Order: sequence, then C-alpha cells, then structure tokens
Amino acid sequence: MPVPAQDDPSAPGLTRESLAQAALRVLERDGLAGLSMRKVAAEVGVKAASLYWHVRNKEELLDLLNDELMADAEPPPRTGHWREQFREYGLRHRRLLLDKRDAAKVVAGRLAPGRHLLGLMEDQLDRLRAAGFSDLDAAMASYLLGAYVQGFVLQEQSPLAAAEAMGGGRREVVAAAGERLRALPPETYPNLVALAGDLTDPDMDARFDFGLERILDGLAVLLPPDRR
Amino acid sequence: MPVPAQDDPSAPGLTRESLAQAALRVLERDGLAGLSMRKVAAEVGVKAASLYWHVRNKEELLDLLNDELMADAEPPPRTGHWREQFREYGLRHRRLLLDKRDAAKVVAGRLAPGRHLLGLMEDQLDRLRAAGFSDLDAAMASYLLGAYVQGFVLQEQSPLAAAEAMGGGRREVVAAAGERLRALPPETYPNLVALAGDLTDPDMDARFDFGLERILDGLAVLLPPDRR
DNA sequence: GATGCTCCCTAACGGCGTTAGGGGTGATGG
DNA sequence: CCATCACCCCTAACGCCGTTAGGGAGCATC
Repeated sequence: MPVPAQDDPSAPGLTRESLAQAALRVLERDGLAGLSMRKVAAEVGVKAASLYWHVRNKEELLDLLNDELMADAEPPPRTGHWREQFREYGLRHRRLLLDKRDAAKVVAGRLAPGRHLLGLMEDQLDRLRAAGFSDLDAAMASYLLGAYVQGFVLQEQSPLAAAEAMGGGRREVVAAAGERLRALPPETYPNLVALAGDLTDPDMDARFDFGLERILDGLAVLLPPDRR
Repeated sequence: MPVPAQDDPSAPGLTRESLAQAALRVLERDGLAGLSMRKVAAEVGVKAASLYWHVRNKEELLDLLNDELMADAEPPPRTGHWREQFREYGLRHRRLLLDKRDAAKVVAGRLAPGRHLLGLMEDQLDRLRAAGFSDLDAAMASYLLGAYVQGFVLQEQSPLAAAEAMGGGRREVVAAAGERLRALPPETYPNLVALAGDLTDPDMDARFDFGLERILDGLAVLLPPDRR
C-alpha cells in the first residue's frame, strides 16, 4: 500500500500549525486526559512517531496548543472608560477559557506566552498606561487579572470534570455539593451550613463579576481621583 | 478519625491516611508527573494492585493527597482588623501551596474540599460575617481569595517546572523570559519591551501582595465606612 | 548516478492505571 | 477443633501511554 493518506487534498504536509489545530480538535473531543500523541497523529493521518519530526515532545505540542487556544481572542473595543475596557478583558479571557474544553487546564502553569497572548498583553499594557497607571502598576495589574481569571475558571470547571466522571450534569454536581454542605454538623460548621446556598450558587457569571468588580475597585484606588 | 503512627510501612496495616502521607512523600520527591500508583505502593511496602482495596482509583488518592496538603494549615490569630486577618489568610494559603512541590497543581480544579479545608472555610466565613459582610458577600469574597491564590501560585510555579525541564534554576528561567521580552521588535511590542523588567521582576512576594491589597481595597468598599 | 535532506514508517522499550482472580491470615461461631 | 468468612495483599495480564532507534521512499542538488 504505497498510497499515502487521502484525507485532505489541500494538505500542505504537516506543519506545526496544522498539528496545533489537530490537537485542538482532539482536545475538544476527548479532553486533556484523552489527548495523546497517537490520537493527534491519527487526526492528521499519520503515525505517532512522525510527530517527533515537527515537535520535540508532547510538552512542546501543548505549548502550540496553548497558543492555538488564544487564536480567536479579540481585544475589546478601545472606547469608553479604562475600567470598562479592563473589565471586558477579564470577561473575554474567561469566556475564551470556558469555550474550549479543558482550556484552563491546558493553560494552567504554562510559561511560554505564545504569539497571540503576547499581542493581547501588549495591547492591555498600553491601555493601562494610557489610563494613568505607572509602569509597575500596569504590569502588576495585568498579572493580577490573569491570575484571577485562570484560578476562577479552573475552579469553575472542576464540577464539570466531576460531572462527566459520574453521571449527571454540571447542575446536579453543584446541587449535590450544596447538599453535602447543608448536611454538615451545624454545631461545628454553622457558617458553612448557613451559607451553603450562597457558596454553591450556580450563577458563575455573577460570581465572576463580583471578583472582577472588587479588583477594579482596588485598582482604581491607585489612580489620582480625577482619573478613576 | 483515627490517627495512626508515623511512617513505619511494615508494622501497621495500610490506612487511607497512611496512603495520603505516602503520596505526599512521593509528590515531594518526584513531583506530580512522577506520582504513580506503583510508586505510592512501593512507598508503603506494597504492590500497586493492593492500593485498590483502600481507594477506588488514582483520582480518589489525589483527593486524599489534596486534603493532606492542607493538614498543616493553621488559621491566623483572631486579633486585629478584619483586613489584617483576611490578608493573613491569603498569605498563608499561598505559603502552603508553595511549600509542597506541585501542590498548586494537585489542588487545581479539584472539587472535594476535604476536612481540613472545610474547617478553614468555616473559620474564614465566620470572620467575614463578623466583619460586617453580608452572607452573599462573605461567600463571594472567600471564593475570590481562593481563586486568586490558586491562579497566582499556579503561574508562579510554572517557571520552576520549566527550570527543572532544562538546566538552570528558577532565577535563570525568569531572567531568560525577561530577555525574550526585551528582544521583541519594539515597533510592534513597545509596551512589552519597555515593561519587560517589571513584568519579569522575580520578587513574587511583592507581586502577590499587590494583588492581595487590591482585592482588600475592593472588598472594603462593600462595608459601611465606619467598619472599613 | 551519487549524495544528502526531508518526512514518514515499523518495532520496540519501559512505564502507566486498572482488573481478574487467587492465597494466606486471623477472628468468629458451631 | 474445625469451618467459615471477611480482610488484605499478591501475581499476571490488558491496553494504553511517551519516546527512541533505525530504516526507507521521494526529491533536489551536484
């Protein structure tokens, strides 16, 4: 059988980019735990060992995937108050991580920023400085927002992972967590029992907004009053 | 809750707790990627299959490890301003995740809180309510702090993972990241180039404090002026 | 026609999580 | 005193994984 795979007539041979896109398809289908070199290879009609011609190892492929995840990101419109723009950055970043399956886990603890993210950081820093933040404050604020979004989405998606492990959807898992809190002995955990409803409120949008507004309020303090 | 003796692998029977402690030792020695059922079993002088008598699967062992990581946590002294106490909570949480290798990755995206963390949450909520926060705000604030700390430490530890992959220590990796930023084309990335020093400042304590103070400022706004 | 580069292959290594099924040990109870 | 049975660990194996060694086909260059 000397005939090579026929799957894509426009295929220009494998590229690092086409590998990243294939990895993204596997990620959305099988999740991060199901993403293997063999599956990515099969996705592009090739055997696993062939990937190592284009990529040093799996870690490097995940770096490419990391950048690919940011490919769709678009900076918010450059109009209105800095606060509005910065908030929109946070909202879009979260939305991006939520949209692709396990995206937060892929991004988590990865150092290399990748071209797409670099562009976003550049733009964000530019706006922060224009808003009146000092160089150091702008750098710190950017890092702060990134840490919050990443930590939040990571926690946000954890019930989803638990949901597919056992039966049931996301809502059932969260409701079960609430029941577990309510079932605690009230004499040793009075606050957890009393606040079980608030702690397991499934409206994650509102919860994210809460933290985002707190951060925005905290950052505003750094500006001279006339620029807040 | 039985508390068995310290690590004598042969004398006592295995318990879930001794497994958690063994897993913690393997984690500190080999990191999360090197933590396997076979190694944990060897750590307690047993074969891998035997673990499945005490634990449903690896995921459940990681849940135990997650709780074990929180075992040393102590709530801050209950004196002084709420702000001081809440800040201390953040500092201690970060310190805990930094102290044990890969702790942030173990905790990341894990749903089950575990006994130790439940106790801390209970205490933290109690203080927030005592400080004057509404039930909902207290729950939200607790979640906000958790998300920030987790996201921050996860990013903070990523250069460390990269450092052990290639040669060099943490500082060299961070310095190399700074050089990479400085080497970008200044006409398309003027802000990244200009702020390279601030963005890769290795003083992570200061960077963490910055975000923490912003969050505290943001939370203070929610209180009536006389309780801030 | 030979050389050498590119890009994919087969085959294999050691390690992984997990399961099936078996054996020994000690308490229980007839 | 012996049968039973729950407990706890074992061997062996399955199918998956990341990664490497070495080979071969196609193609451009000399």
